[in-house]
Amino acid sequence: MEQKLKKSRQRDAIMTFLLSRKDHPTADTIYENVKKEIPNISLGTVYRNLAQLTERGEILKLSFDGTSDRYDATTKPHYHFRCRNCGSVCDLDIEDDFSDMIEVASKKFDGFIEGHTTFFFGCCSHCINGL
Amino acid sequence: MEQKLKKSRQRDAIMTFLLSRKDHPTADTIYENVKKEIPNISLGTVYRNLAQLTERGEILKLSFDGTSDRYDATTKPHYHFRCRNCGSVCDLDIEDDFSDMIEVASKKFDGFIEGHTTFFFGCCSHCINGL
DNA sequence: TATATTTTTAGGAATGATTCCTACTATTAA
DNA sequence: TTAATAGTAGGAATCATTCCTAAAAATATA
Repeated sequence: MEQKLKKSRQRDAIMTFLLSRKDHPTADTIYENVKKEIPNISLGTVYRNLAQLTERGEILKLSFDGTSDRYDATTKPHYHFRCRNCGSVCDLDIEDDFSDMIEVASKKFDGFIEGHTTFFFGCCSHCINGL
Repeated sequence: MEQKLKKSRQRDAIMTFLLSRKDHPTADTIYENVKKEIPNISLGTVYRNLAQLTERGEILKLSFDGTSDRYDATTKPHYHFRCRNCGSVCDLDIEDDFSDMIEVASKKFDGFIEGHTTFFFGCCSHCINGL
């Protein structure tokens, strides 16, 4: 089912760029940056490769309400925070994996709960200081 | 700041329809159904009214990754489940409000965390039985 | 009640993110 | 060293949603 990928300069550049950033850029930001190295790369190529990498579990796709999806090269499960003021996204350093939520949620539910998606929101320190 | 709304047949019909459903329909589903009563209502009107009602806290807007937003006439805080197989969404009967997550998340974070968005996913009982 | 003011509407155009299409190119296999 | 396959650029298409505008409805006012 899962066939091996042919190597591609485009995919490598996307992955390298993503690994260099901690702010979980959008497809468009990735596109704009990778373009510096591969000027005629297309946005479709960026999306296709991000989808491929996501499917293989090599990166994570983060969906926040309304806004563009963001991509994260750190695949170890962790939680995210999004600033309501500036829209920035960052990782949270949380030990707890909140896995008991699933048990609690499953109690009075007759389907099967696999997992949950959680993200935190508020105001980042940068915005608190700047305003 | 918050001025009173003029009454409108369209908004009333949208609210009435939403109150009649427990499956948190999308704007398009609402549109298709309200059209039975008001044949020339426009989709823009549905969106505008849903946005207005959401802003006033009379309904909730639910955003799941990728898919269309859904609307919920039950404003009391509660959690949602989305079936990965059929895409259906339903309420979960959970006592716990998981408010301690915010404290845990705030510990090593230097911004201000207001809240979190959480939804559960898995396979609904209907799909488990049907497959 | 008649009229002025303000909101709301229908209908459709515009937007933004993302996906899809196609002929061409790079990579791997034989 | 050519055949087979996957990947690409570029742009069109899609989908959800928002925006625009002149006309209609609801409320306020005379």
